[in-house]
Amino acid sequence: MADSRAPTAAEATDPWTPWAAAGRAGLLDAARALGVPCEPAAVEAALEVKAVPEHDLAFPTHRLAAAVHRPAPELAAALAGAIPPSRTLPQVTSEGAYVNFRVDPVELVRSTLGLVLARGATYGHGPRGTSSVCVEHTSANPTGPFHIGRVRNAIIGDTLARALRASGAPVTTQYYVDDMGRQSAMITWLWTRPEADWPAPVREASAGPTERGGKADHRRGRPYPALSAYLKEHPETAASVADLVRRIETGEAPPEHAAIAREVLAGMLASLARLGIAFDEFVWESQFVRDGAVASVLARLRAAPHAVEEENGAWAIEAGSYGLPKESDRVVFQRADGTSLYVSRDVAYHLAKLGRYARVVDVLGQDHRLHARTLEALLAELGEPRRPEFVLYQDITAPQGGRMSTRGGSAVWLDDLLDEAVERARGEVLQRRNDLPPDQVAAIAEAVATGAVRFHVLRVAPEKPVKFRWEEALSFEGRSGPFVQYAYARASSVLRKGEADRPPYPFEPERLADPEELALVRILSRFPRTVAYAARSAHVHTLAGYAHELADQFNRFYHAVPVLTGGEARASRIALVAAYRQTLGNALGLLGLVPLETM
RNA sequence: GGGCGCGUAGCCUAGCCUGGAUAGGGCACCGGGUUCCUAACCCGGCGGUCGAGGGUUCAAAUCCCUCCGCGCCCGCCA
Repeated sequence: MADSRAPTAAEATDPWTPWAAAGRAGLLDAARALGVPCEPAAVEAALEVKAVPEHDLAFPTHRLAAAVHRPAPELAAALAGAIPPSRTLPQVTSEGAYVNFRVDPVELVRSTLGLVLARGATYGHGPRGTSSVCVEHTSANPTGPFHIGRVRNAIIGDTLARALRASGAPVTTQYYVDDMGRQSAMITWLWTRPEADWPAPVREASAGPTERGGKADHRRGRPYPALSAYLKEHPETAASVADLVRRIETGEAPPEHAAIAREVLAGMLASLARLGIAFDEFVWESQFVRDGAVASVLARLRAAPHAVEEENGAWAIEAGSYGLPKESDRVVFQRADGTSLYVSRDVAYHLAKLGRYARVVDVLGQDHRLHARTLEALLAELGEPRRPEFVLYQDITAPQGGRMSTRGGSAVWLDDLLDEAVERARGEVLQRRNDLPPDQVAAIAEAVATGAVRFHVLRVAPEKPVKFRWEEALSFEGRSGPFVQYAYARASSVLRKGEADRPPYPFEPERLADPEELALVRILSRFPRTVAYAARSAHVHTLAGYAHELADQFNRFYHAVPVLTGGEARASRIALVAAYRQTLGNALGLLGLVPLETM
């Protein structure tokens, strides 16, 4: 009697919930009637929501058949025969070893479109939860412009935060700003003295006109590679920088230090803002030194079970038991001079996060894998039972292979990529449209360009290694951001011309019976499951795949079925287009792509 | 050397967690489509020993083992 259950919160968000419940109930009843022992959990796990016309729900009977020593096809046929067709699931058949259910397409259309149009911008979102999540991502040192190798972190992290929010969790995004290390000290070391006093090679490398109107990340970061190279050859200068590092840790940093870091960071954030990426909070590493948290961590670690003092006064944890590589069976957490290391400060940061949030997620390049393990080992050593969750991605490598390096000239600046993308996008717009004012052309070009870049990063699973190639990153066709945005703009145009660009959208579900219409509805119906999976698994690339699949099917529908000249079906088709545009718009929102009304 | 990740058509990629029906897409290439809601589109074709081998299973791209190739990491750096 699945039909008479009270709807749950999930039912109000996922159109498939009632059907899946009915399918499970039917299978369990049939198994009982046939005397086949069958665990509800087993049915729940095996029953698949396929949402394809041939079998909306499918149940493979192989496992069950093996348990009762009967041939699977025979069991499938028996089960299918024992499940009476209902209004909810009017067709139950067996095919080979499968029991297949088909839903009434009219009901599928009715409930899906009804749900999408009723929920609007929240279609696909889960029930509001209270379990807070902190997502830390990007966290690049404020020492110069973003390059492409790093931007994958920001795009994945931002999208994950969006997906988690949609799933119902209260999310806080954090950017951890490293203002304590040698790298930010180098920038301060340079910019707190007159350029005339800079080492000659560094001065020469920074000569010439200021780039990008003096954008701080480019201006302040320009001498960085030259200084880095210079320090390798000149120990006396390196010692001077090292002295600055120590002064920063002991709170004697020059007053300009924080201001310079802030200025560079602002430049970097301006680039990210073009991609729709912003942060709720910035956490400065120095804060944990200032407020005593680091000192407390060091003291607790020195008293920890596996703490050892080295001959020269440094302190370490014997970490062999934590599964770390044999070579690093000791994790040094305090230098001989008593100062802290990055990982110790990171422990203080993570203790603060774990105290404040139910879930702590860190988006990290896989080159930080060992650091993550070390961090876990130190948390364990402190008796902290909770752990952050790590989302690891592979760095994007240079076109000729190898890591993108600022020094080797193989780095591609994010700003250059975006500018090039905008230039190409403008060309594409002007090729098709001569009726738009320049500012609208510019706005479309910017949205298309940033959409292309975001989608290009998001279409691939994070653990996959990616080589940066201009032609691929700037693709506007096929499986791309602009393809999806275009399919949104088309729907917008239809609704505009139909003078139906606002609700309500009355529809008669039985009028939407074309295979292309039903295929579109089926994809719409899967959106809530897709969002939930992306948030749960952190596999945000599945959202990109979904958006492309949805847009692709809309294009097929669009070519096959006239909407505005649809006669009796016109209103219902307009409703379908509206539901589609709503869903795709919601998906674009999760992906961080700008939905364009026209392009 | 050890650890982690990756290997699917000429190129890129989904599916791998949780084994299940004919391995889905895209680019490129070939052939079609616009008196009709935007052709950044659609339709058709071409192209696959799922790195190799073994194992588990009624069933393996998916799980296990071995090997090969590529990338990253193995600091009292961050």
